[in-house]
Amino acid sequence: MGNKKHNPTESELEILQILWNKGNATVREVHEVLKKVKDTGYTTTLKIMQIMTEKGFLERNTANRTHIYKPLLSREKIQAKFLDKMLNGLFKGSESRLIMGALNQKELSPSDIEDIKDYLRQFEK
Amino acid sequence: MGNKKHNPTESELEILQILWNKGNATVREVHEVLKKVKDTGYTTTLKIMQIMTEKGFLERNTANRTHIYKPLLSREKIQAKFLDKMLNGLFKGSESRLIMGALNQKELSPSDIEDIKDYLRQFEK
DNA sequence: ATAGATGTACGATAAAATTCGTAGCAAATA
DNA sequence: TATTTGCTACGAATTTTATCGTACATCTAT
Repeated sequence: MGNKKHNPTESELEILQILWNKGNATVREVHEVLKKVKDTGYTTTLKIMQIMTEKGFLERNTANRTHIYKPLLSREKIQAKFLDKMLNGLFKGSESRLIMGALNQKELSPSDIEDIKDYLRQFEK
Repeated sequence: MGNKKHNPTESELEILQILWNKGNATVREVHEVLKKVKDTGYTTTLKIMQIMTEKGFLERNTANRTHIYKPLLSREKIQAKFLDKMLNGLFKGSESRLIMGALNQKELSPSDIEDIKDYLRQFEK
């Protein structure tokens, strides 16, 4: 079973994110979310999800007429891969800049800030 | 001048990174760096850089036989785009997890940590 | 001058990704 | 039961990326 290879494409990533949020879903459900943000046809979404299944990115239950898909790639693994790419490519050698960029983009709650400060302490020794 | 559209692909991003580091460079110079990490031919690199120029990602000086390329996309803009994608997609609603992931991947110097802590203070209260 | 290196241009091909129409079936409903 | 609706399968066309070979021009030594 040759999988292993490629990472998800942009379109596949969008679908994965929907599936991660829902846990599992039908093509229709995914497509309903997707089309709000992207002008695309139902069969396109279907096809991509079928291909993702072939690639081993998704698994589906075909017991019923309406198939139910669920992600086989974990959000955490993919997150880590992206993070790695950013740190070793785009942000190479400036982790703190990445972090500050992230801090800047979103409003952090006080508890987020506390979490991060706690977390930082472990690096201080 | 139809540009505006697509973002750089993976391969294009690799080339951009080299150009960002060098400021500007010839195809040969880019290719020398690239081939250390990727098995690819000279004319492939050439072609991609030519296409990037068409797309408006690069600019080149053709005054001399050996053209000199320089990036038109700023590293910062692209960084911001990626960051945005991560925060609004992959890491949606968990900025602090992204930050912790980043903290975890690389060893931070004490001064990095101080910088971040200073930076955090502005968000308090 | 001739040969070899080094450059760009360009076309062709291959390999992915994306998109969608249409067929055929099953289920719901009028 | 007949019709409409909702699914999947599949094939095909398109578009985008990635690779390279080859032609041709220009340098650089011999």
